[in-house]
Amino acid sequence: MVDQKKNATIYDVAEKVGVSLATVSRVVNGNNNVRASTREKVLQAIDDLGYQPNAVARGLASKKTTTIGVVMPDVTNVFYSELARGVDDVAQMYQYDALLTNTDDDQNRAVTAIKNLSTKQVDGIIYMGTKLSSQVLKAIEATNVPVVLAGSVAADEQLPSVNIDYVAAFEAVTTKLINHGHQKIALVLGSEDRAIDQSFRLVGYQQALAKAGLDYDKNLVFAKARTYATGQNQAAELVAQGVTAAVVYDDEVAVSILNYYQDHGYKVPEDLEIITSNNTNFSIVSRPELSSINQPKYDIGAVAMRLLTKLMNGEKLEESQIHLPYTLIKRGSTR
Amino acid sequence: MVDQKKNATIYDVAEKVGVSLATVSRVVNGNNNVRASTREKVLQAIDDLGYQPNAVARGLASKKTTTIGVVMPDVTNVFYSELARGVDDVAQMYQYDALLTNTDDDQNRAVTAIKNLSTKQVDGIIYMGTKLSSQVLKAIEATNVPVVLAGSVAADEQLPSVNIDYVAAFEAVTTKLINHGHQKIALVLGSEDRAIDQSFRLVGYQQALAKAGLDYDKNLVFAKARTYATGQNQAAELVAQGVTAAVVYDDEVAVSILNYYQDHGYKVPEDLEIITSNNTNFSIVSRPELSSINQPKYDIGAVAMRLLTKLMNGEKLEESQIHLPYTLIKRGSTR
DNA sequence: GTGAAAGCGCTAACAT
DNA sequence: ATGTTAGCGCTTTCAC
Repeated sequence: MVDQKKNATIYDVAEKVGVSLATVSRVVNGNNNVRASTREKVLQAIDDLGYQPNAVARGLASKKTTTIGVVMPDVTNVFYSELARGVDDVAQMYQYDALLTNTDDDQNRAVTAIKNLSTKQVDGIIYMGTKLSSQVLKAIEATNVPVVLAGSVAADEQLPSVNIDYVAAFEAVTTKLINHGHQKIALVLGSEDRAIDQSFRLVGYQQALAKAGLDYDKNLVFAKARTYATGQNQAAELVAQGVTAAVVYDDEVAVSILNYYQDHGYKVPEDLEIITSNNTNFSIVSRPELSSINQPKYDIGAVAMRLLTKLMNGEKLEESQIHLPYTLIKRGSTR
Repeated sequence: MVDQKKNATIYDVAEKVGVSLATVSRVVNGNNNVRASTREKVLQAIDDLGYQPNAVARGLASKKTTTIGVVMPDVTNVFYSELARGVDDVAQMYQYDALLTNTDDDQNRAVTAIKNLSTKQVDGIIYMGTKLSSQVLKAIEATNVPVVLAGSVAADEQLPSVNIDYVAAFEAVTTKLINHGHQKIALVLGSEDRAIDQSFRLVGYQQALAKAGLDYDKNLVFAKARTYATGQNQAAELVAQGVTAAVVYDDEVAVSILNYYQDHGYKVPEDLEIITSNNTNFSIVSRPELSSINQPKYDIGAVAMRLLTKLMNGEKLEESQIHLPYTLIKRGSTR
């Protein structure tokens, strides 16, 4: 008793109504060149037969799959999952589905993912990540489909992207700390080779220092932690360097550092002022709560997807490097 | 100067080598019925032309898309995103791609998502969620593709699923609290109508009470919080009821309650012992850290996907209701 | 307004 | 070992 009810095809519908495939296709696709009365009949038959167009066949014939690819480091990271949520919501709004791939920010996996998506004939790709190697760039070009970067920055802004102005944001928070009288301000980054860290966050930090007439000290820049666990070791290094303030690129790492200090008898913000950058729930869970740069994560994803829909429609972008506004949220971890 | 390099087709390759489509198809698909020498030539041509099989055409011809659908409440929720990561990792391992849809646990959206996935001819579906209405069940049946539930429970176990034994886990933690001498133990759930809450968590809680000879008090069961923010209000109710211990279904809500108590001058675990259930990073970020049921979230997703691959291969499952082991992690929020 | 027919790029018998 | 030939289910000219 296997359920063998084969899916009805457009042909079945056409036959039942006594019209041609073309007519059925027209009503399915909302083409107006169909007499109202026959449209009715077709619709009725579609309903009777439970006909659902086969998207694969459609994709083959029309060369549009109404599917996009999302290449991201890790769904498990709240920062990225919020971007993804923004992407998915507007994708659904425009009737696109999203094929999601985790790369752990590994460039080889990203290349594989992009090629694979290309194979599946996605109509466009949203790329998230902190790196963008030349191989990835090459893979992107090879796809021939529009790609927009979300929450990622290519050092050489050639691809459409949506972000906040990381340079300005990091300069702003660093300046705030400088104004509080700090001399040894740590900058905690995620890597020593990613554009977002080196060409943006670090630059903002350095600009603040320069404008205040402070020397840049390489020893105050850290880049060893990406998780709560490794944040503990990173924190120990900050203590060793005797920093009195810190700007941190990631919330989990920031909470880790905050906890480390307090667990070791230091007071926050008295002994350490700390500012984080993603304003995820981690920043309100800690005690004291963490001051943070507030990036419109969801919106970054949403706007990126919106751009992509335009690109997929063949529209030109008036503006392809979009900076969404960020804000600074003051909480207990700073004075 | 538009990049008009049309993608090479299998036909181009065949022509270049001077063989038929079929031969090319064979080497692409690893069919052994090809002389080594011609295989070489074909491979060479594929390389020269940069030929990549069109997965859509393939899907249409073979009726297999090597794509699965993942229907989940919200990627942004760490519990689900970890499940999704497990799913995606084994999916990649088996060369499947995942089409992801957020439903916010809305049954109508779930139905729409399932129908849509069906339209896209996915080979299988992983469903996550706390509810499973009859409409959703109906939509699932209608797809004719295998579906496995991950981290979800249908009250009437008819679909393959992988979970932990929620009843046992909740009974265990409740018993622990009872053994600490508590009389008023709160149970904080996410809903008053979901199977996972009512038919599993609540049942485990009640069993513990019953075995200890304690009366069940409906006023100690709460179900109003799903976020950190709403957790604050929920916490106020716990205080009002004068509970001295609590079992909480979600980490963010648990942290919220923990913080509320401490922010209002109560001591944890002295005035409130609290145990949470997902052991996400939220449980180690708080001070004190939260004792927790430890669910193998990633594994639940991974195993569910593994089951699905079997089902998609037409294999029978020896066991379709899988309970992965859980553990109890003791931290500072309990004595 | 509607139909006929040619593909889209591939797989899968079936021949040879 | 290799080729031929139908489709897969749909869109899309081009006629009428």
